[in-house]
Amino acid sequence: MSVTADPLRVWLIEDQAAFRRTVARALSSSPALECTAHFDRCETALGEVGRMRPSEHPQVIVLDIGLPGMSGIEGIKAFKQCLPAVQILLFTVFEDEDRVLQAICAGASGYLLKSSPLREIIAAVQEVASGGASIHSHIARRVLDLLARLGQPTATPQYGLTETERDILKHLTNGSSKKEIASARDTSFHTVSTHIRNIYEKLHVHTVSGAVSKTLRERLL
Amino acid sequence: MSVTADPLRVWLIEDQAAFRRTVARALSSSPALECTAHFDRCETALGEVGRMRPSEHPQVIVLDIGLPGMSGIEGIKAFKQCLPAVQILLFTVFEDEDRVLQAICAGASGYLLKSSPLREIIAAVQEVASGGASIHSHIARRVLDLLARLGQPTATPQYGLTETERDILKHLTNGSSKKEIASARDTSFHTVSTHIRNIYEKLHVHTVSGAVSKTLRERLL
DNA sequence: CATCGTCTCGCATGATTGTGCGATACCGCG
DNA sequence: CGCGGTATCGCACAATCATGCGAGACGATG
Repeated sequence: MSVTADPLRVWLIEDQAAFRRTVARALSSSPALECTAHFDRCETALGEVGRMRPSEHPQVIVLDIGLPGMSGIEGIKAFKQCLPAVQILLFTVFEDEDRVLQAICAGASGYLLKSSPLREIIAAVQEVASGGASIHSHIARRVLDLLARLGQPTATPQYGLTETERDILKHLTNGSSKKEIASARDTSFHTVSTHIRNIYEKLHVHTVSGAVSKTLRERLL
Repeated sequence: MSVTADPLRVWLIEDQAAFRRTVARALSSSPALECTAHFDRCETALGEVGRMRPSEHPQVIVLDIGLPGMSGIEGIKAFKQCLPAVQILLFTVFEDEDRVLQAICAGASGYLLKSSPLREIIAAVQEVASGGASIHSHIARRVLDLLARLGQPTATPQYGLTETERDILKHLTNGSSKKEIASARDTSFHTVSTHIRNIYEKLHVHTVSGAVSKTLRERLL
């Protein structure tokens, strides 16, 4: 690879101004990269895309997943639409696995911890630009598990859900209320309530909609 | 984490005898690992599983993907069946992406190049045992792309849903409450309530779970 | 037999929903 | 200029839900 190649054009979208400037400077400090613009929200960046020549379009976008206004997930889809060749790197804090998974399904090519050392961030941008992916190993694992489940419809018990819990979950995904479930299973309302409570804990959600959503998205039943 | 914890029991399955012994020795050289057995083919290893106490079962299997007899892919399925908790690391040469993808769909948790330094192999085993995954970035990228393709559905039936309604539905499928949606959209709680009410009518449901379920099942978004 | 996980049931309270019944305002269209 | 569709906002009340706390019964497992 030539050392005189044009540097990669990178955009950074991150709402915390101080942090954004730090990272932008770090990116540009690498001779192989140039942070040609940075924004505090997707909307601004998307508006800018239309105003510039294609030769100025970014090749990589580093995108905070937790932005005000348009979410990172929607942002990915929007960018992918107007810049089909762009590579998108997520920028996020730890413990946000579900959103990261959704983002990956939306087309992100990598995942970066905000707490990463700057040199790792630079390395990740280059990795992604060269056709690789940059993912934290625990996220990678969840991606693999998800894929394994999609690849093999074989019902694998997930999240340690009990038979009873799965049955109740099934009712929930049909839109039933606790009361209806109790009568369908011929048990007490309180019992159903307890089971749902345990389901919430195992699935890390705290609403019916969250449980239903996770169940259907991850093919838990 | 204790330094006196029992070492991880690792099996190695690889048909090239010299290389197998080298790697086995390297694995056991780490105090955290112990290569308790190594085989030249899956069949032998599978037979051994039945003959031993569960406490001697391996926690991680490092498996060559290109084996004589039973293929690595079949091997993964067989091991996963008789040792549900086992973690499987693929061991392979470069340029074998398609088979690696198949293997991942079969349940492998990681991927290792035979040309990797021994210290990386040890690290990968530990990574996988602790719930992570170990994947080369180019494989990771193909996995991500595959997932993105699966995640992107097709043209869909609508129910005459408005743009606003679809947006609110999206929030609902993320498990958000009305209050959260209102603040995310920067509007009144009552407005959100009204929209949801209209969504219910259009989708013929009367609970959040019903709406979420219908949305995800029929790929409404 | 002691412990653990599961299923069962209960109560109480505050938060959230579902729904009926309004109202104002903007916009496109005939 | 009316009219329909959409988006906005409001109130009120019953139903439902989320969650903390507690507890008895049963089977499996060590």
